Amino acid sequence: MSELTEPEKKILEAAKKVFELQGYAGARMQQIADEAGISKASLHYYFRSKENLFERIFDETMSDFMELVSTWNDDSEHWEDKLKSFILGFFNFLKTKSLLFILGEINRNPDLLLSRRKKSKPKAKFITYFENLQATGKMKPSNMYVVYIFMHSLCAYPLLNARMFQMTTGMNNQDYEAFMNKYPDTVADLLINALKKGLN
Amino acid sequence: MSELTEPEKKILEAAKKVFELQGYAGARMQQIADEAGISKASLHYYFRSKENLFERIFDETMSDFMELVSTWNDDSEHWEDKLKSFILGFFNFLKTKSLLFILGEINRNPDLLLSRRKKSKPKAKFITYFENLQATGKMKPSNMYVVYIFMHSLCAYPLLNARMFQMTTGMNNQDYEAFMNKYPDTVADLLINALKKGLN
DNA sequence: ATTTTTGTTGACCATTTGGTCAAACCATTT
DNA sequence: AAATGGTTTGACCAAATGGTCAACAAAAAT
Repeated sequence: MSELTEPEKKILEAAKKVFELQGYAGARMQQIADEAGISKASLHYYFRSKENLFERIFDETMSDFMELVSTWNDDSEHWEDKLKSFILGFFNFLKTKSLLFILGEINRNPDLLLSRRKKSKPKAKFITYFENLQATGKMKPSNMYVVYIFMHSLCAYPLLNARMFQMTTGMNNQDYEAFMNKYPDTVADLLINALKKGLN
Repeated sequence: MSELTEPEKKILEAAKKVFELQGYAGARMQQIADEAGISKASLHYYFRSKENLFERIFDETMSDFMELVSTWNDDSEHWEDKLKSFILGFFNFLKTKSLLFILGEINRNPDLLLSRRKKSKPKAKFITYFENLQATGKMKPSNMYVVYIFMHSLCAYPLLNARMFQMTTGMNNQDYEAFMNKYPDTVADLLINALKKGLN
């Protein structure tokens, strides 16, 4: 499975850290080497170029995102429970990923998405699930694209913008963390209520 | 009021463009000079350093954001109308600003917010307005911090993430634009319904 | 008209940065 | 112990980049 050698793993981990914090332009090969505990020459021995290393990190992060979109839990019976557990999982996933890195690089170079577009572009499973439910009259009709975007936005942006929200709300780190702990539940409740009412 | 000379304006406009697209690390003084139609030496004549120029752009953009938060329209009578028109204005404002730039630089250097913290930190007027309405029993109680974050998230993230949403929903530019035209209304409706029901 | 101030730029500089390479290092094989 | 092949690195390089400066041009002040 993982055909990566120990130094390769260390390098990729270090590169991820540096790229995600500094972006492509701001990242320094020396810094990545330091972080990985090796020399810059060794870094180039394992990964030909900065560009090469960046592609690995970017592609991996994008893959994780794309994979998440096609995740759907079939454990529970009611759509309310399904949606709620999906949102909780989605939010926790986002907490571990650096969205800002992806968004920033795509903004700087939109072509990064073009190469991805070839790959399978499955409609998010949770969209098809709800569309089906609505088609069979088991649920009020809603525009699921709106719901999709709402869910993403509500989960992602508070993580992206945490520092500014902290500042404008006057919360300290601890308060904000406590707040964010119950936040995904609030999001789920909002979306469930909206879906029950029908959203267009 | 505006004590900026013509070349200064041109430079700041050019710098804004370049910084917002490339970020601080990726921006090139030569590119800014080219964009402004002057030599790099002239650029340094007007603005001592890259750092200096960056601060101007960053501070100005931050100010605009902070100013917006304290905007509140007292034209209409009902809170529903007030909120709706605020959301529409907020969304249109965000469309003209580069959030990604701000978020990225704050992420890279959180101290950028510390210098700002000194300045007036007024509680968003729309929060105090609703808190007052709820305190006087004219409205069901809601956690206005949640509403505040929801509103920001729903307005900002679809703009930040437009390209990826386009990809995952399969919309082309035209479709997405049309979709985003009626989007703020949908956001307003959602939040109004949530407030009527009470959100916590 | 002459001086002074302000604006403009090509040429140049010091530093940084991605990348290379030959030499050294080390484990395994012969 | 000698040879082999993969690994590591200090020293080095070419290009890029932020910044300077002397010289020149244009405008303002005298």
